[in-house]
Amino acid sequence: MATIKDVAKEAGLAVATVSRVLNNRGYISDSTRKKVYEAMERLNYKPNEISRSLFRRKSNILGVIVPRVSHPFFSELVNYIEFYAYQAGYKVMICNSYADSNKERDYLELISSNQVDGFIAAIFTSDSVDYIQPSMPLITVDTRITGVPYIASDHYNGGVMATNLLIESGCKKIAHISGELRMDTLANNRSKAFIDVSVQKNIEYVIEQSKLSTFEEYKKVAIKIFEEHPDVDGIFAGSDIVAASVIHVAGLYGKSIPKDVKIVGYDDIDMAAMTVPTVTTIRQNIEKLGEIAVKTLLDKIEGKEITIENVLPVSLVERETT
Amino acid sequence: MATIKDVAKEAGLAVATVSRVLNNRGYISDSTRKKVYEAMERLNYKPNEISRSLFRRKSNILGVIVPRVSHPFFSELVNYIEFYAYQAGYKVMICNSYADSNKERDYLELISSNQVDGFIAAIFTSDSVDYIQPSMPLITVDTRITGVPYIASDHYNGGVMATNLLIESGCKKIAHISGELRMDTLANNRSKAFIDVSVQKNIEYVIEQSKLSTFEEYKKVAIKIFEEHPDVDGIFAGSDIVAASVIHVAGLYGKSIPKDVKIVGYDDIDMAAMTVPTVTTIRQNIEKLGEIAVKTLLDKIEGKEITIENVLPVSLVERETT
DNA sequence: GACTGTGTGTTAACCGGTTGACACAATTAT
DNA sequence: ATAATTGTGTCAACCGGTTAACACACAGTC
Repeated sequence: MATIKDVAKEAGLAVATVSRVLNNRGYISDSTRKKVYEAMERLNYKPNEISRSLFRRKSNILGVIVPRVSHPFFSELVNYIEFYAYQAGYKVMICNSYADSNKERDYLELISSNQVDGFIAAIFTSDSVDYIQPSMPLITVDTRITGVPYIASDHYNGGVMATNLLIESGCKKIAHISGELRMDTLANNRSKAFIDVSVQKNIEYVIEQSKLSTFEEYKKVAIKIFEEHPDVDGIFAGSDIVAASVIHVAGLYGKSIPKDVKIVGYDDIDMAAMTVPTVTTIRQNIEKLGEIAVKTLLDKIEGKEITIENVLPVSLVERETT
Repeated sequence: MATIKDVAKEAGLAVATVSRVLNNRGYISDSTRKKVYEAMERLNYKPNEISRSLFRRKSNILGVIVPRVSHPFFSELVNYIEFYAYQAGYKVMICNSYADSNKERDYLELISSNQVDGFIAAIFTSDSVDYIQPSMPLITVDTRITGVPYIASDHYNGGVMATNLLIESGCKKIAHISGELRMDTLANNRSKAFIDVSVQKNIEYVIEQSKLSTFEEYKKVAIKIFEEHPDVDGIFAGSDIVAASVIHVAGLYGKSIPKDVKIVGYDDIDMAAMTVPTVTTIRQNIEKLGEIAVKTLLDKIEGKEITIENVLPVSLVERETT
């Protein structure tokens, strides 16, 4: 690997001059600028970014922590985060936490060890929450920690829209498959809304909890509902994947969708349009979520003033399950 | 941020001693080891990894280049890559290339600039292929470049199994929705196999190409087949997502699955089990792919002998579309 | 002729670690 | 008593860049 010294020698110039060219500072004549570029070309020189990072105390790497990237919602989020980070000259490092607090901690410490300039983090175990301080260059997704900026969709409103749609479509008894309600995540606001609207409109309802899991596990939860509450005629699924599992289970019980049972999903991941029937769902603007997450984090890193709460609107996408 | 000097001062020891403790070398008494750890604790010291990287000429970061992480196959691959990389003490940086050669190049140059120790890269534009040299710490997925190690599923065999299944199930005219065949990727071997088997068994067949795209685009391709070849009774979809689009389009044309038309997908991503009907597919062992990719890359980085060709078996997963 | 702006070189310090060489002391083994 | 082992310190060099300070040369301006 050629170093800046090699380039200086090759170009017949001083190291400082080469560095000036590289960093566009001070006075440089066109002729020496050209000499430097030609020498770099000949030696195939690329500045050692590690060394630059050391000096600048900045790696230009952003970290992203998600439960797992293979989950469609998170993979899309990560996708957009990389997109916007790249535009701003940052790379992105990923972490599947698997909700393991040790792994979350391990990655969060990359901030202290200067490997990353900041984190965008989705879902935290309480251990990690304790570790996080408002001064850290970090923003969360769907998690509210005092003093730490976050981004989230307007899940409460999403829950309201979903529940209202079921009720307005004539459902008499509605069910909701939620996430783990003991976790204090903003995503659970959709479940709060479900309850609030149900109570307010005086409609019979049931809730089943399920942690972030697999399709087969979700099916079990759906089966439980169909077994214990055969009269349920509307289901607000906590995610589109859950909705897909409900579609399957409804088939098992010979229920026709949307005639016998109506279903509303959540997220509007690509898959929502791929099932048969296609799922009516609450759309999160994942691209915008990613964009704002990156922008807010970079602002925080640069010490700018930032808004702590970033709540994005959701929208109803009506398809065939209602 | 505390530095190693601060720790040394706090512990009343020399910097070299602290460094010895940190790196487990030379003789260290239990008492000083303890002093160092306590001082680190008090100062909340984390060694600056950038600095270590500089000295060691090693960042312990692996890069992954995929067309886009939001694609289910790649998100699962990335998921497992991160899993195995973490176990080996490496972090992973991601790149969505969007098949843009400039972006691919940009990331590949992180190797020269020492930001990453190596790359696992899926799909390359020809520009990138020209840039790559066998000496680079890089392995490809589904792409064969002379001298560069690669991993891939046994796509030819996958194509054989899929095609045979359709034929053995009684299909008289089969269609295949392939990727871009002008690209010389190993994934296209499934299409070669489709043709070979069709010719060999003397069965009528058609092929439609489609680049890596969206569900809606795939539907158009499927529609083209149903319009131009209404007598097709078996379809080998190039991926599970394509299979899902075929299911939709079959519905549009009033064809019953698997009675009127049988479908075989490819990949066995989670979604294959979520559609109605569930899709029979050729399963790629994505976890193994990720594991071997990481292992091979690390071996290459460490200068060990490695096998250039890593072809993993695929398997047939029969579900409801056949 | 003094002043200002432009262009380049030299030198040294710094970012935050790691390492080898060497010195010296205290134990322990032979 | 001597040698070997263990434990720690000092010092300097190094990884590959960046930067500030200062010196010097040359051009153009007033």
